[in-house]
Amino acid sequence: MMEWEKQPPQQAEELNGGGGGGGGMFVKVMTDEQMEVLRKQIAVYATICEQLVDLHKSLTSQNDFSGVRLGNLYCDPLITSGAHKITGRQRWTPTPIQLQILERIFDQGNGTPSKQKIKEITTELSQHGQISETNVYNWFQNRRARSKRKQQATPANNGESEVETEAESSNEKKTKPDEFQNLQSNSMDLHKSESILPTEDSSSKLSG
Amino acid sequence: MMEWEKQPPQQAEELNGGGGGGGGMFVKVMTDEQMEVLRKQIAVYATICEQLVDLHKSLTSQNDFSGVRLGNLYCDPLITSGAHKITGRQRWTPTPIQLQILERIFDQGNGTPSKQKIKEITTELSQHGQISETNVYNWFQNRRARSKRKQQATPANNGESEVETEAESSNEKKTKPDEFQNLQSNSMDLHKSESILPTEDSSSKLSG
DNA sequence: CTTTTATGAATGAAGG
DNA sequence: CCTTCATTCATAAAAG
Repeated sequence: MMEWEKQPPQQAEELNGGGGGGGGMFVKVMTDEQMEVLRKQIAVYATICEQLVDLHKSLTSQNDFSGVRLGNLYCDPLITSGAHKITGRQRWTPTPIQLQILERIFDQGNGTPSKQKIKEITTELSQHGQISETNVYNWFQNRRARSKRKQQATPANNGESEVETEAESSNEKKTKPDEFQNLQSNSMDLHKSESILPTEDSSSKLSG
Repeated sequence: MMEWEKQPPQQAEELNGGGGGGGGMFVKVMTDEQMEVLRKQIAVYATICEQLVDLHKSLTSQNDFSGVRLGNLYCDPLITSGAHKITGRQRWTPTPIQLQILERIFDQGNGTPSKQKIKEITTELSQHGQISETNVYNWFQNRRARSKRKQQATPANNGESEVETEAESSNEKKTKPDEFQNLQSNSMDLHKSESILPTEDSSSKLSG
């Protein structure tokens, strides 16, 4: 039993830091050390990205990439140029920008997207890629349904214990993935990690 | 965005074991939402890095930028060392017993597994290993879809059932040449999200 | 260790 | 709105 827990010894290796308490088993919480590891990794990524972006801009000082869209992996010029309806992506895929806007709107007026609003949003998103009102409509419907399912699927709260874990009222997923779109922007603010990874200063705000 | 409270690593191990204790101290667990956010965040960084490194290599093939040398020294050491230790399990894997039960149920009521039925099945399978309703739901969905595809892929050479054109989608992806412009086109294939953040399957131990 | 496969999970779209 | 389907993505497991 517990086949899923049977991990190869390669992956089950102990961390170099000592484990922090030495529980011996994997729990769902992140210890300080794990948090630090995560933070370091993200910091590493941020550093790499900054350096590479800088280098990239230096190299491409003559070639402007602003006109190229990163998120457009499906409708890239390959298909539109010479391709002859080989595969044709039937399914709309929101670009990172569109997704960002959609999530923002979703966060604002939780649910109940008016038909008129749909039109506006569609027009707005049209500036960032091909999209239709149906897409927007479906997206909101799915988003809402998905959020609700997530709620009931993640009760994570323990029985009678009055868990005060999060005083969050909004359970819906507030994922705002910083899409790589900003890569081409000059405001390469790669320190987005602080939005999810609390530092020593920003921590302990809920402590009673 | 919610703030997390820093909690000593010693208390971390008590999270999973505890439960009904109405102590008053609450551990800081990462919810599925948070985990997903983190995972996506890092995946974004990884994607950026991958793209930029690729671009960088393409560009440096003609220009000597040895001075910069931000090619590969950064990623490996930290990532490979500390990443895998956090990763417990990323994907639910049904135990043979669970699989057997699932297949039996699938054979009985082909398709249309009601939500209520899902709960029952989940409870049933919980006796044989960790599992969640989502897992059961996905399993049935995949099972059904796969069966249907199997049939149309291998028509039991029955009667005049004409095998319609199988819209094979084997294209795109790496179709593009090494042109650096493809950097932003379809380099999304890289699966760097495996670095540290597991895909939480929202498994809870609520019973009854 | 690398590549391939099998399959769990995510998501856009359709039906009711 | 809620449920269901179809397609695609990502990853554990298997094959080499």
